[in-house]
Amino acid sequence: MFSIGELSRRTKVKVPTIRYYETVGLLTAPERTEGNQRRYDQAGLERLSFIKHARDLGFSIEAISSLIELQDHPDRSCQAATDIATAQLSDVRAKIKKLRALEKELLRIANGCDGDGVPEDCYVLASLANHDLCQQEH
Amino acid sequence: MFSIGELSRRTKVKVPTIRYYETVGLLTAPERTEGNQRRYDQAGLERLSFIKHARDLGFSIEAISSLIELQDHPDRSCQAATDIATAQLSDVRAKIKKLRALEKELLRIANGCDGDGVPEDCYVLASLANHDLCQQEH
DNA sequence: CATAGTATCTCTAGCGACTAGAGGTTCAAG
DNA sequence: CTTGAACCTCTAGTCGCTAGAGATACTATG
Repeated sequence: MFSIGELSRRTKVKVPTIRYYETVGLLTAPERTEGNQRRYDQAGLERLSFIKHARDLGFSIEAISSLIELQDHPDRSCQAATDIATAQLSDVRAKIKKLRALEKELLRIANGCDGDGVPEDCYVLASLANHDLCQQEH
Repeated sequence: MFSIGELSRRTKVKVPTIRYYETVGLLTAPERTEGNQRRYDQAGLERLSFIKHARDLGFSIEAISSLIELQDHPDRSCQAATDIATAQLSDVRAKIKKLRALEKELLRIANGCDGDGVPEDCYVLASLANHDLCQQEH
């Protein structure tokens, strides 16, 4: 049995964030001491580690809730969990695609202007003002 | 002179968002009709187009404010604008890098489990529970 | 056993960048 | 002149936390 601070140290999740996860139902309320302080056990540690890992991978709180529900109900198929992970993968890929386009465009914009001259001639500002100068969609 | 709805249609920025930009100082308050409705001119359209384009490229409201200030004060050097664009480029690149690592990991996780079996054996859930299974940092 | 200092508690408010809704007014077409 | 769409302001909600206030509890040392 350990305190919220200890749990925070072990999982690298900040204390207020742990309490936040409890309020939104991601973590079940743990036992309390006489003095009303939270005391966690191994199960609590494992669940928070799971959440942390999933958050690091960009899963939403909602998606994580679904995954936890699947953990807690082993009678349901694994397909649902795979679906969630696959959806997350598509999401990540879509973001990458969009960012790569932005990267190209920003590179062009940032390099077009060598930093000399006054803003009225600045390529950065001109490019932002006029979408037609862009080389691709975004 | 045209209404906020017309401006919205032309720029593809939603009406409440336009009003929001005004409250946070990105757009200067336009003229009003007798009946208190906003009326925009060409200058307003151009400024909003600039903002829209910059937002699409991921610039923050704050960064856009700085860029607009540079537009309005042509006596300042273009270097500042280039710096902002370059910072945005670094930001985008950092995000891409992180997402690519996530993509790899998610691909591994999502493919590890073929969807058969119950959650207690599910590779998705096992991978999320145990960070040690991961192939790289994230 | 007293005290000091850290950790914890709850509660509320704030962040960015909008979005949604209520309840009321104005505009433009017929 | 009436209808209905578009507009107005205001407040509150979204997501995933983060920060702060003010009060209480735990723990280590004298």
